[in-house]
Amino acid sequence: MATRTSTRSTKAVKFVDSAESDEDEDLDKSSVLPINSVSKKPRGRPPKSRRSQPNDDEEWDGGNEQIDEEDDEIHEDHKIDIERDVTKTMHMNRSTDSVYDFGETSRKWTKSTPQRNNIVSKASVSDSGKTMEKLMCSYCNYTTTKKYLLQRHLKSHSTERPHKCAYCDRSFKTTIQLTNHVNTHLGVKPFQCKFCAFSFTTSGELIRHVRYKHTLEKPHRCEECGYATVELSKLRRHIRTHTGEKPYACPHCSYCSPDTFKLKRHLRVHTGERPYQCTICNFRFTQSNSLKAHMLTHQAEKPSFPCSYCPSVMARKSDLRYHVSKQHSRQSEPLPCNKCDEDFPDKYTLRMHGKTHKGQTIHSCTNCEFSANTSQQLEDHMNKHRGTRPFQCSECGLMFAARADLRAHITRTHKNASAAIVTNPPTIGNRRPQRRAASLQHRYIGMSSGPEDEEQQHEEEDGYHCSICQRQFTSARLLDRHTFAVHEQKHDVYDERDYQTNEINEDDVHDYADDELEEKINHKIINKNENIVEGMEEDDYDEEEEDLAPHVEDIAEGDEDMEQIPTIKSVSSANKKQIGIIRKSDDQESFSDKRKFNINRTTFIPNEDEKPDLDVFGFDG
DNA sequence: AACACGTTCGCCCTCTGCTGGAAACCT
DNA sequence: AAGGTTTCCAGCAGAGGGCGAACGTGTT
Ligand SMILES: [Zn+2]
Ligand SMILES: [Zn+2]
Ligand SMILES: [Zn+2]
Ligand SMILES: [Zn+2]
Ligand SMILES: [Zn+2]
Repeated sequence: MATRTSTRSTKAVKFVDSAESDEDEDLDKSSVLPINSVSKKPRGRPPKSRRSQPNDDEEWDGGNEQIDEEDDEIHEDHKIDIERDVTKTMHMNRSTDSVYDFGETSRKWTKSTPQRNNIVSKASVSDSGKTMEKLMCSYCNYTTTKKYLLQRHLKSHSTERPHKCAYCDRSFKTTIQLTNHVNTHLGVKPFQCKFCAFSFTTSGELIRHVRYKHTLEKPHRCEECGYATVELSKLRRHIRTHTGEKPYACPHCSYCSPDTFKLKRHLRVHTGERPYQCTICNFRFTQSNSLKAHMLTHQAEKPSFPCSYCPSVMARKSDLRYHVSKQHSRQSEPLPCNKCDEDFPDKYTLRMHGKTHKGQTIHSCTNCEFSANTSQQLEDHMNKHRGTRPFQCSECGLMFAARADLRAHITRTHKNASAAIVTNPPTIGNRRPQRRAASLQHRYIGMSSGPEDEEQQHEEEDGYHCSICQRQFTSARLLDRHTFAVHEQKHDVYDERDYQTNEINEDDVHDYADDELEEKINHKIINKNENIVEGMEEDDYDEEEEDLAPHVEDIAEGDEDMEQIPTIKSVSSANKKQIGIIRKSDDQESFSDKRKFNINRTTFIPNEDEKPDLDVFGFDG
């Protein structure tokens, strides 16, 4: 029996029985997901009635076929005669396996047991003193005083679908349902949003749209953290983040997902499916955002996250955070210089100091302040300025600017192969000719099920594991970064400028980030960011969070939308976080209407229409 | 019957942030 | 030249937004 340990889902709660089994072969076939076919189903509710599932959103419908088939068979045998149900007291001695006997497993019925065997006509006295009949459904606990309502209600227990679609083979219980359905065939969308150009097939869709996009009314609120949402299903999904409930188990590994979307996405690591392809280099990705991030590597203008303490510029927020923690956080022990007896509080200042000890070097670069001990080193360095990569790996074709790097590549990547250094005539402009994406492709050749499959690494005894969350890592460096990223949000950052002996004139403080701005930034974008920041309360500034918003946004050249007042949608996520749109579990207020309005003030032009009014959905009788 | 509207199931998308590992850089 | 460190990038999971469609029920 394979003992599978998951490094990622330690708190996974499995609700799928089959997932408890260690033998994949023994999995209940009805709950096994088809590995290669994540079938595309028609949207909307399926034609057949089905049992309730434990969750309401992102339902995984694999494995329900059986149930549905059973239902159908039984339905054939037990058609309800609605007319008789209503007009007479009915005595149907239905067997316990009747299709109507779905109460016990269905959420809907768990609270009270419906009256089964008859339609009860209770005498009750109405306000007017007139005796009214209280009619009860014999299949559920529905009651009404109106006969026609009960009659209509009984349709919900029936399988009769007299209204057939002329365009497909579906049929419906009511004409309204049919009409709506036919409209989907015809593209008729009678419900037009009065705030925008969208229109919808049903009124419900319009109402929901208006709440999402225009009134921002969110009727469903999490009592635990204040998160609010338009749809109940979204609240239910959200609550799983508190409970840790993960009902959807991967049949191929120990991963468990809280919803079907993540499971479906996860399954790609087993199927090897890569639906997102780069149009420039043809490399494929499993997730859309991986492609999006990749496209930046083809782009000349990349988002930049400049460090506020030194001239370094990172391409990613998390890298900047790591950089700051590594380079600028005060060490527990001062770092001594090994050439003199000075010591320094952080790595960066030590390194800068180290440069002052540099002796005379003969070979210095004319383009920058680099200097080398040998002419060959300088020659390799110059390749960087020229953009040439003369050193090619004979094994995989990867090209390098410096022979040392190729050598390192060979020892790292082709340990056992007989790779050799090939020196190519210098080629110009070959910036990172086949890094990453292209060069990674060979890793998957012949691996039917992708990289993750072989894993379940026999956790080396000498692995590095986090003392806080127990997670294992393959190197000290990765553990280090993990600790910074996950467990140490705050650092004691050493800012050299704070310790200069001379009095510092505010204006003299050099903000490296500003250099970046001056050089690269489109003023429109800056203004946009500034606007948002202006909307913040003083207190909202988190010192540690410094400047984590990218200074160059990933916006196509000549984007016409730039002149517009940014909408919530166009606020970068980093900024959203700063102004509190994104959930903060410790800040209930961020969801209050007051707060919401603050957001509107800085990102939206508030107007009267913001307030939900009675006619907001535009139904005019 | 038509309307209004809440509910439910389902699909897909984006944004975010951490991780693994290789290239690039530095000493 | 070699080895260590930093940066870069793909991989991938968490969380939430938005919509399509059907169903059910009270009201008109
Ligand atoms: Zn149809
Ligand atoms: Zn919550
Ligand atoms: Zn899996
Ligand atoms: Zn590409
Ligand atoms: Zn140079």
